[in-house]
Amino acid sequence: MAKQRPSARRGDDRRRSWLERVRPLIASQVGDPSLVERRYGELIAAAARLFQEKGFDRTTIDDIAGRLNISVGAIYRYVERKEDILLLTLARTLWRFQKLGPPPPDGDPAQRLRELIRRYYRVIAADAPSTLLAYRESYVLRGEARQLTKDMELETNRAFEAVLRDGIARGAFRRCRVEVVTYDIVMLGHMWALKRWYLGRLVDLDAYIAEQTDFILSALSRRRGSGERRDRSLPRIPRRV
Amino acid sequence: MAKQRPSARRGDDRRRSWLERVRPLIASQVGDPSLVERRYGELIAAAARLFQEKGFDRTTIDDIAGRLNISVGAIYRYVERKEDILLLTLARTLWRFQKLGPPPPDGDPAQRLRELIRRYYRVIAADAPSTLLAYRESYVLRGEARQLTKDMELETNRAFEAVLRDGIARGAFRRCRVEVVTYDIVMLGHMWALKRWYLGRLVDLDAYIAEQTDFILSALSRRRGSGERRDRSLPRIPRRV
Amino acid sequence: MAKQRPSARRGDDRRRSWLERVRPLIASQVGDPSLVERRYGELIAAAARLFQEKGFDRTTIDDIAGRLNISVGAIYRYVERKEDILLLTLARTLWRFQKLGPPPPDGDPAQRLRELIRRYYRVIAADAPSTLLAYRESYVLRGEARQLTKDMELETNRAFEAVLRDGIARGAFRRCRVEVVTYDIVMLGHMWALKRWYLGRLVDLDAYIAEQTDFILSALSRRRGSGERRDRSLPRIPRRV
Amino acid sequence: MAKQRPSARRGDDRRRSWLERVRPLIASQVGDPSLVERRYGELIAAAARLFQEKGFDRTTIDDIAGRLNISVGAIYRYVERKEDILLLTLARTLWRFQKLGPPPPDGDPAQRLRELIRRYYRVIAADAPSTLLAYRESYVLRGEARQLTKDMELETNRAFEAVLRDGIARGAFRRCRVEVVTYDIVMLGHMWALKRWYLGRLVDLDAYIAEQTDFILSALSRRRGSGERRDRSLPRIPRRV
DNA sequence: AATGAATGAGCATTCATTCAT
DNA sequence: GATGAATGAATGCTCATTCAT
Repeated sequence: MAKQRPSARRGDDRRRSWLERVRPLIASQVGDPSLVERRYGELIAAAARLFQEKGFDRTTIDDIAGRLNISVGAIYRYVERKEDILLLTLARTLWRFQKLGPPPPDGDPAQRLRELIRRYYRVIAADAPSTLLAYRESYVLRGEARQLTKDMELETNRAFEAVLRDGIARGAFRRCRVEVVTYDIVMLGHMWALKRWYLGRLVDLDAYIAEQTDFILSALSRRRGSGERRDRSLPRIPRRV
Repeated sequence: MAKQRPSARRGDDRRRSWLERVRPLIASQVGDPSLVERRYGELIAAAARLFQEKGFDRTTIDDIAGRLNISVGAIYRYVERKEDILLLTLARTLWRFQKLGPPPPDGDPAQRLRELIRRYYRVIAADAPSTLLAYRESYVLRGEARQLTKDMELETNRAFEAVLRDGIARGAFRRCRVEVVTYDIVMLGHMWALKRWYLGRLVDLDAYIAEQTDFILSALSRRRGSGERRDRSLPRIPRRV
Repeated sequence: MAKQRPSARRGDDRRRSWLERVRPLIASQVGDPSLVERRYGELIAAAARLFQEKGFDRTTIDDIAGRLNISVGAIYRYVERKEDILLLTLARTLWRFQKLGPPPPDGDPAQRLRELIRRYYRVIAADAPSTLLAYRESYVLRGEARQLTKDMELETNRAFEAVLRDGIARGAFRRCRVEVVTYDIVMLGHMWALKRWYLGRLVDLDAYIAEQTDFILSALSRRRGSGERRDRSLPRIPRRV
Repeated sequence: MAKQRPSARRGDDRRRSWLERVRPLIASQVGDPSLVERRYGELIAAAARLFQEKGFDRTTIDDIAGRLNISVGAIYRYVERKEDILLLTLARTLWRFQKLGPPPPDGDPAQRLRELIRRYYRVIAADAPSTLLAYRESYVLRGEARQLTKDMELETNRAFEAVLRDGIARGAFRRCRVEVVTYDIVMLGHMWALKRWYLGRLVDLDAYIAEQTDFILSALSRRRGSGERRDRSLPRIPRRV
């Protein structure tokens, strides 16, 4: 017990904390936590696919129950309403990014960013339909559930933010508004999922990652001469109130 | 035919061609084209708002009829099914980008791109909810209707493509896969609509445009030394089948 | 037009005012008032029977629709929820008492009371199951609807109150707490409906009315000697706060 | 057997006989009678409250189990169906009147009746919601269960019948149809529960009892002259077939 | 004896679409 | 052309009851 491997332990912590984030928002009537976790997994597997194919509103509880060979009543012992299943699905999707693994080893900021982008984009590509689903159906969620998805997205962004700030501090990247550029990088990852109907005909994933990595690193490169706006003092950029 | 006023003609062409694109997909029972056009406009105005607020599936025909002070039966004389109204709405949204106005004046490619970005991003910001709607509800459309929205989006991209290709040809921009970078630029515009819940708290539109313009132009700048990958021969990048 | 008979007019007023009492509580989607009135009548006829037989909660909308040879959707164009049908039913039942006709002619208070009792009890007996229904299912209604049924019941009681007060003022009846005795009379009428499973085996309606009339008039008679409590000053009877 | 303390014995008899009346109608799977009796008591306590608040049909077995901190399965070991719990509840309510205590001491019939009324009305007032419940939900019971509640109500009435008959025989009360007048007295007691929403605002319980006692005794008083209908021969009153 | 997860028929309500007027 | 009442299949959710543990 005393000598658990840190990585295994962290993995465990992470899985647990995913449930911990979601469960308080979903009133389950079933007590046994391991059963609940199993059922959640089954629900996600079945529902994610259906939601992707037909959309949330066009997927019925009967569809989900049928695919799981379970009764509708059984589903409602684990969730209170249909939206809860969507929350489960989206939370699991967003959580994948927490599994990007140990942060890239120290070293050249550009290399660290490259690696982070590669991992992040690969996670997206591994399940593009889920990313699409998140864009399409997030609006269905309200209140705390909606907030949770937003929070989880922003938390994921933090890894990029850290690398960017470090790179800027070390003079490897040009100065920029880090929050915006962070989202640029994230967005260009999501783009693979959002526009795959077009991009997929042009390039494969590796080429896409290479292209976007070039684009991003080039955008961050410090330029000679007038490249970087001299007069720009970040703090003075007007914030919108 | 020869002496129509250019401006009137262009405006007319454009409006007509929007209808021309959409009408063959929508079986209206009403003959009078100007009446149809008027009703389409009313439908779009009412439905767009409702779809944005509640989503397509959660908006009823009664909602739309009620907002228009028209009968449900009347609506069904102009469209065949509910999805047609969505098509109308999305087509109108996508059409806004055709109105970017006269192409930027010849000159420095960077200046032309700057100007194009500025206009494009402003159009998005002028009606962010519609962009959001397009991302959320496009999947509802099937067949030709879905294809039309894709085509219209790609057509809009052409203006960026042209400027990029010109800039590369003239050595102002680094070499890159133009279709991808085009979509990057477009995507970072959509991002203002998609992530405004976050970005809107950080920057205002002008700052956003400035930041992204810097980002994009920096990404396109030719760099000293190894910045541009020497060994890269674009045509050899494997296409995905 | 100018010379409508008063009675006919009053009858008309009354029917209208019944609708006027109920309609503001029921959001109907149908405009045509005469159609609404007709449908309300049909709904009441079908639902009252079903509610009496099986109870409100055990009667389904399908039952009602089936009995009316109407679609469920049609019902929901006239009412917003199932409870509305119950309100309709109870309101109609309570309204029957407004039709007791012109108040008994002036004369001996005992005679007027006798006549009022006779009429009131006959109305109950004419549709005992509805009275039973009111006792059983009123609790289902909430808010304004519940209040309306209470108000209508109390309004009916007023006729008895007036006769009692008049009789007491004229020395024909002993002094008593009029509101309580009023409800006694009303209650002994309801009793015919509530306990008919027992009473119906013992007496017929006329005998019942005769018996109860004797009971009530005897109870109200002024007695010699100690019959009427001398020391009792009505105003001093403690009111419950 | 001979030397049990009277009080203990009576209490025991009564409790036992209540169970004896109900148990044959309820198939319990549990053998131990004292356990069954305890569970019945718990069920009644929990269910009565819930039935009063939400009605029988709107109270779920889960509600009851939850309130008792017992499993639904456990409940179904003591009763066969949900209706059994209602029977239990109503039987207990009706049984309260068996506990009116030793019959009023011999003496003046009016005094005995006064005392009986006082006790009976107090029992009702002590748990008015249960009386309301009986009126509302009795119809749910069918067959023997329904009959049992009717029988128990009529048995309670017997005490009043006896006093009335005695009073009439001794010339203290006027002649009347005893069964009807008995129910009048009972009904005016129930009225406190049924119309408390109105009466409770006018009088307190003691005033109510005083008022009704006056009303009833006055109704039973023999009057001078034509007060009592001479020509009336009770046996000839037509019975309803 | 007790538990509580599972079942699945049942129900209120919605809403796209039709069609008689 | 326009109206709006009617249709009825569809759907989310409930809950009495069962039964394996």
